[in-house]
Amino acid sequence: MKIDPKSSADLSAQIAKAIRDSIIAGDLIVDERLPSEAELAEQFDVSRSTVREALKRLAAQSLIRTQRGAFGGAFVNRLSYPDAYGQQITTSTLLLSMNDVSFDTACEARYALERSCAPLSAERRTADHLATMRAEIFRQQQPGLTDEAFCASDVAFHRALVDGADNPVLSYQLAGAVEAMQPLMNMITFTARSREAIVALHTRIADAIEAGEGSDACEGLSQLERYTVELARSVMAKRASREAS
Amino acid sequence: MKIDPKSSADLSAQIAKAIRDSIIAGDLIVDERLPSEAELAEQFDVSRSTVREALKRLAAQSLIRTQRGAFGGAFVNRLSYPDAYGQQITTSTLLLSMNDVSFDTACEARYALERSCAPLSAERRTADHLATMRAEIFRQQQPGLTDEAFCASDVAFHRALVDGADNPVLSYQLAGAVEAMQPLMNMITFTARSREAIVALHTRIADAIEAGEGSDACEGLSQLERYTVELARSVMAKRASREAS
DNA sequence: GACTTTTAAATGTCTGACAAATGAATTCTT
DNA sequence: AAGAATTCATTTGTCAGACATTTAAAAGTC
Repeated sequence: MKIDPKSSADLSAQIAKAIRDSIIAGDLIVDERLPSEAELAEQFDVSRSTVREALKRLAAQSLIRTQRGAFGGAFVNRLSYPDAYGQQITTSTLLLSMNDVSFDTACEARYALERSCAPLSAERRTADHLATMRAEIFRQQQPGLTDEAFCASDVAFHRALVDGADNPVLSYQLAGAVEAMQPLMNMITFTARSREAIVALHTRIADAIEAGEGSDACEGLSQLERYTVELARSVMAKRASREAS
Repeated sequence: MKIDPKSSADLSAQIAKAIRDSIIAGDLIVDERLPSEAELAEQFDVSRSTVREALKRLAAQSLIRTQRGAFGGAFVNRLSYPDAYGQQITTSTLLLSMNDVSFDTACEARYALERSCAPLSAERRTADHLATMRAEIFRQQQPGLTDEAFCASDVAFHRALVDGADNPVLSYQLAGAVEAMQPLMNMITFTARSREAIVALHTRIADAIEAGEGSDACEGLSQLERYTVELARSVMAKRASREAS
């Protein structure tokens, strides 16, 4: 594990990269303890503060965890699904919010990905997944529900659909796509009529999943996508005309 | 922007979280300059080193960039697609390598996601995307190609297919799924016969994309998935029997 | 043997210093 | 006066050393 003394990059960034590469290459395995900060400082011939900055970089990516006290130190972290979910969601959310991605583009991506889960979910979903979907549909019909709560329930519904595919890698990939859409969805005001339409489509999708009809579920998702895009468009138009007046 | 003095978490982690939340909430906008390290240290009532560790955490997530010199400082970074790709790939690769995800599971996720792009790609792909796909198929037929180069070409082929959908959000999501599979794919030895079969399927997929037949491309991808899983299984079996002897 | 105390090792934090970079302001040159 | 060179202030990058805090092992005590 060496760093290039000629490089112009920050030492802490170089050290972080060296350690990160070792982890990715498998030279450092999960739960292995890194040398102490003092030892690393000596190895890389830098000060302890520089080593610490490098370690904080790795900690930010959940690549290591640290523990204080004797026999503590920095340990290679097993990247858990929840950790990966979290980073995926943060990255996706920022990507959407900072790059003026259009609602249509984000929506298209989300529903395309979700359709890829539908056939698997129709085949494998457990009673639990189905029950969650039904429960969220029920919740969505409650009159007092705020728009935010409606959106959150929407996410939970789709989440159950995705998780029904029983493929953790798919669930992880989809987490970003579905959750990152929520801020965009929250900008929409859901009228009683639009909620009714969405609930009807959700019901249709849940029915298809229950019946094991993947292609039917896909069709329902496509209709939901079209309806959502339409809804967003009319909300934007209304907002624009209100601002013009 | 405040931190909780009662929290047991590291100060630098708390400060990083506070700033990160401000960025996500939009209180700090792209290219906005953060206060200098000395000012932040005063604001949060901590030392400069602690602030620096917090900033390094944010830099590791590409949330900020720093510039030295007068009028330098830390600036909120626009999370670019390449940055997001990179993080996505790192995270996905580690997730797969550290959690003994089975080849079948990863493969299923990858091809399910890819099939979600196929119909869009069949509709929208440019001549460029198609040319890339054809060129990679040609490359895959060269006899001297190493297994690694074959895999890399495979990734490039699928990448072109995905990019043909002309949806950057989809491309970003898929980057992780496709690239993270490469280490797993690299474990497979490709015989002349298996390469031939893969090239035939790639050709079929490219033909379908060229003809605008999305469902045909999906069918080709499904066959490719089945073939890949089969191939991996036989390679593993062969390896197991060799080790037993 | 069970409980308490000590101790050593490690990370977390602080202070103060200097190096290096960088753009603005200033001074010098022509 | 215009342009070039220099100075200067500001900010990040790095270093050294100190102390606080946490933690588990080791030693001591009953």
